Amino acid sequence: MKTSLVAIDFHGQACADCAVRGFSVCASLDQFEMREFEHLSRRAHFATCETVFAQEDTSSCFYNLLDGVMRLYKLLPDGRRQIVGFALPGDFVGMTTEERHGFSADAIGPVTVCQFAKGPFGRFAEDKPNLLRRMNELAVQELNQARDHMVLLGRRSAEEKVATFLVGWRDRLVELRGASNMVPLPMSRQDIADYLGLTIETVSRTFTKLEREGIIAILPGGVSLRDSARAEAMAAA
Amino acid sequence: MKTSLVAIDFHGQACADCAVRGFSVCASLDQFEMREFEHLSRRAHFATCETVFAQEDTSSCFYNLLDGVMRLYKLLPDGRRQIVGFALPGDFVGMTTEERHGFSADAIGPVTVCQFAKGPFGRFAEDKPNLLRRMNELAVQELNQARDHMVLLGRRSAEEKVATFLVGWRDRLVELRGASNMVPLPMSRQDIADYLGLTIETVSRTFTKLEREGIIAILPGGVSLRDSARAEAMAAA
DNA sequence: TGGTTCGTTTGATTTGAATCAATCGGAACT
DNA sequence: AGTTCCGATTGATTCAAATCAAACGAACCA
Repeated sequence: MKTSLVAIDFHGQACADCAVRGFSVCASLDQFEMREFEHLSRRAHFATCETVFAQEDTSSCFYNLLDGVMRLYKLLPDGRRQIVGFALPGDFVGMTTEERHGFSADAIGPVTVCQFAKGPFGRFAEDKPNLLRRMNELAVQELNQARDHMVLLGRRSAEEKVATFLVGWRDRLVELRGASNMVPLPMSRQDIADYLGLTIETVSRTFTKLEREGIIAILPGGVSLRDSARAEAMAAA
Repeated sequence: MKTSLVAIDFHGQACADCAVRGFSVCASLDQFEMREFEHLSRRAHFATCETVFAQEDTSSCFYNLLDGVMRLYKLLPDGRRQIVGFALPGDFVGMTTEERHGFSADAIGPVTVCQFAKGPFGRFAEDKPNLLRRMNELAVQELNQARDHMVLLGRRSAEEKVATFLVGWRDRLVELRGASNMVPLPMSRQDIADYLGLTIETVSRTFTKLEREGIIAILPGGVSLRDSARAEAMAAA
């Protein structure tokens, strides 16, 4: 078993034990395909605030987030920033046919990813309809999220934006870790502002307002959704 | 040849002659696959302002736009509208794995589409890596556009929004019909406003301002980009 | 213990775009 | 030619969020 262990160590992984195996792209692979797939991937770690890839980088790799949270964002030449999404474990990030990524990704807190070189991954996926269909499904899901976010950015008030964000973020965490109205917020107020198309001051004021109204309680490192029905109503309306 | 002609008439199409054959999803199909594909599709026509599908409709069909322009939009319960995109010939619209479309599409002016029932299309595509890869490519492209639009909605001023829209729309038309600084705008001011996250008044004022500054000339049914360099600078900055 | 830092909150003021309110102007009718 | 529409434009005013400006408070360190 020594060789096998060495191989596993070298690639730094064992798909069978992987935390996201059941619901990420790789869920579409059978055990034989997965064997081959294992050899294409490499685990990598990133420290808090480290950049995984930048907007202008040649897109040489895809990333499957295994642990931690990433912010995905675009910068305008003058420094204005729009966060286009937060990635959570299981999210497949950086999939593109373009030459360059077009957006940057960095770690919010320590992050573990499963990394694939674009070329070998492409060749592997080429003739695997299962995998291609799964990738499609994920792309379409992201596209739907993106469209929802456009509505938020273009047509909602600050209060609605913040409520929608909190409810949506909670729902994603619930899916991942099980039901709870405790909502950890690993990202900064500035991140939230840049995600919602607001300023940090407006986000802060809106948090305070929601707390005064008894909808949330602001806690160190997050919030608690005290009246999730009211928050959900704000998010829907 | 009579039978063949009848078949073609019944399905209302002949892929080989299709205007979008070269660059739409179907570009990935060889001539044999295309034969089979032909039998899955039906042409359909929609009059000005007719709805092709609505947000809450069960997504039973995909649509390949052959001619005309469509607006794709989401409505909030209170009637606020966000246009998430305009579709032009060659665009593949309504692709989703979800039960419902999630957005509405209607015709701006007369529209011709090539329509596929979800089930048969899915079965056809299932084991066709070429087609699946092409669908992926298109989904990823749309996702990139969606992210760009998020930046616009979240972080740009009214003037930048309008300039970006005009330059982007011109570029899409150039790709389709060849270079020209005449920019036909088949959509209403309200449509443009709902696309850019503005009001109709702000769009109108911004058009007037850009005209005063000599960047555009407002013409019936569109604008002319008089100083496209300056417009592009506004769009980039 | 006191000082520095940095993210966050709070307060005062400004402002860009929204809202409210006419008016304009071309197309389609009598 | 006159009337009705309806989308687009223009003007006056308001307002939500941005900007400018402190102050707070927890973490870290000297």
